[in-house]
Amino acid sequence: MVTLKDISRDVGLSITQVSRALGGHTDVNAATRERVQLAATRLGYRPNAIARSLKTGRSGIVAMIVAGSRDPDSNAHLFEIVMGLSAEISALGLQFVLHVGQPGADVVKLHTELYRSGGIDGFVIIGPSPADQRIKCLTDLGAPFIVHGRDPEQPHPFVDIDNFDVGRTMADHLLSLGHRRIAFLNGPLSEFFAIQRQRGVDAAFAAHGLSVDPALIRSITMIEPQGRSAARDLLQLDNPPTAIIAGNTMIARGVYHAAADAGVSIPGDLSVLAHDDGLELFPAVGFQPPLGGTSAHLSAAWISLSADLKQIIAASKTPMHNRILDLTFDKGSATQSILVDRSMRVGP
Amino acid sequence: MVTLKDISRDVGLSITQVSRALGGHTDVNAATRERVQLAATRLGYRPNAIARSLKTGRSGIVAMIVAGSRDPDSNAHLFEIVMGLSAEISALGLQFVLHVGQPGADVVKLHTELYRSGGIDGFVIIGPSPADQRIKCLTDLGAPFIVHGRDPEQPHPFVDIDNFDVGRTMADHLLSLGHRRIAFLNGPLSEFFAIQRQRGVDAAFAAHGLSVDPALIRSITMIEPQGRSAARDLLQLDNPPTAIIAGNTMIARGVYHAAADAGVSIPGDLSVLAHDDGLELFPAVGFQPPLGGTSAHLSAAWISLSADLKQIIAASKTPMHNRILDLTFDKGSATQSILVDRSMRVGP
DNA sequence: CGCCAATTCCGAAACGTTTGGGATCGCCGC
DNA sequence: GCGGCGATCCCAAACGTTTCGGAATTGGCG
Repeated sequence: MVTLKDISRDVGLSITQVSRALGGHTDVNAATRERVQLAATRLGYRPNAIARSLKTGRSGIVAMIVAGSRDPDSNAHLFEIVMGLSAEISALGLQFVLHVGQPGADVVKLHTELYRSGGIDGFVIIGPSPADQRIKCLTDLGAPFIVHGRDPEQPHPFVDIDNFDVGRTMADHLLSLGHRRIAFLNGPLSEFFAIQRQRGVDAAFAAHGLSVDPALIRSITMIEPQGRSAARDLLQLDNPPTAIIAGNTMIARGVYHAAADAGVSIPGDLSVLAHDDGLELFPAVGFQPPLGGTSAHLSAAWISLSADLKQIIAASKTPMHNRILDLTFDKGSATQSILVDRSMRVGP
Repeated sequence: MVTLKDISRDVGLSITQVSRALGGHTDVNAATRERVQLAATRLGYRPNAIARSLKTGRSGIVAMIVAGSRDPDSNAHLFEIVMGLSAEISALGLQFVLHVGQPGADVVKLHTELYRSGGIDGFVIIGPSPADQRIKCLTDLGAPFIVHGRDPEQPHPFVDIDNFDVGRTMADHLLSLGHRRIAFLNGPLSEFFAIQRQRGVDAAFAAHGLSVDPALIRSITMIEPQGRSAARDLLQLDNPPTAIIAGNTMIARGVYHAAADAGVSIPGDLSVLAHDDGLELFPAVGFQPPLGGTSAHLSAAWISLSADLKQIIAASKTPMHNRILDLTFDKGSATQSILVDRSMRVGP
């Protein structure tokens, strides 16, 4: 291993001066700096990350801890998250450690021990839920962290979208088209984002002087098979929905399949909207008719998340740095006014 | 942060002795050790990983570097790998850093720089291909590493299955049933495992005095949609195959769908075998009729891989520690003798 | 009483880096 | 001639741990 000492010997300077030369300090002669840099590249010097960490107290490592699970479905989104996040964090010159706990491991304890053993500058937390203690734990520890999503009940740094608006916007659009029996294939209500979306849907109904039919609300794992079977159930009801809001595009894909299976035409018999996370690994392509709904790309979240976390780490005191990303709405071609729908069927 | 110094002050011993007490050395009084341990837990001491790393030269961190890619398909297996590997490595008390490079980044350079900057004890390499330089690079660096799969052209530590045998076994079984037009939906030939499987298939044909029809060999990304479209193509040939070997169960799923789409019955009109990686996130369930073929669980690979890597790191000189995991074969219920097939169709 | 060995302890150095507080030198202005 | 200043350099301490070599205390034994 090539160290500062090797360089200092080579160029005949003190270790101090070599360190300053490479570190870009001012009190070093331009010619000297040149000489040092040349020697450094010639010898193939790479600063020792560990020694630097010990001295500076920063390791440049951020961690994400996920609870191991024997249930494959619960990992549905994780790949997208892990890959996107890791890429952004790597791009910022930080290291990303992924810690997959044993099933049933105490996640709070893992965070605590990992932080207390030094070596981790900060954490990323995803999918906060009312029950979990991770945010409180890290706040108490004084550890830098950032949350994807948010816990509305306590202040903390986060990057999120307006999930209330997601539910409200899509429900409102369908209500305005005259739909009344609107189903909502929501994500797991154990997480805040799904709770907020449900509230948004409720609010849209309330604004129209209506209320949702609980029989049309489902909380499911957000993958295609689950969406398919939930949609099949809904379409077999005595009084089936005329519209379905899907929590994401994978669920929507299941809805399209279920509709095809049941001989239900979209948008003729059934209007569909979905929230689109802009997944790169499961792209929302091939929907016929083209799917509409709210949209916010997760990739944008990873970029913000990484940059903000880096900033939070740099600032010793945690700023309540949070960010709500833009949401767009496109009505797509998979919805139809329920009045137009009927008149057209009656017509020519 | 609680350090050894804090404990030493608390119990009135030297830092040395505290370190020895906690480290389980012999030259410390049993009563003293007790006192020290109590103080350590009372104060909430956690050894500083960075200081320890600096002194011992080991960080307990292993890394996997994957080339970023804009092509979602190329990441098909990665999730399974990342989650499985990370879980096993975490379970061994090591940290797993996942570095997702920018698309087009120089992967060899990333390995080199990461290793040279200290802080990484070893690497995991997956999917070796004839072109890539990673193994040579790490060997030259003297960095501990282990490969999932192998490069038959150079010695290195690895964990692998006998992919030649995968191809040979399945082809042989179908040939023995009388099949002659056997298609092979292989993985990407850029990787060694697929090359070996192809050689195995070729060998089985040769052993029967036959040779494969190149028109029935496809090299595809190993996911369902690709399998489905490849199978559709094959079934539309003037002289379609009577059997298909799928590189994994996701491809097989595509084959089942394509067969259903084409009105081809399994195993009546088409025999199917597949290699089963025992994926936990995409389990091979719901095949009707039950799918057969060779099988080797990836989860076993992660366990071996992690344990072996840990051992390689502990031993300063890299042992050529390699391991070939067991392969099982089950004929399943998706194959049929081609003679029986015809006689039954002609019969009652 | 003196010697040896076992037991238990500690000082100090080391890992490679960063950085605060000087040191040295030449030069200017008074 | 001298204080001061800017430019350039270096010593030494520090981060928290491990570990080598030795020191102090005790007990046994000749």
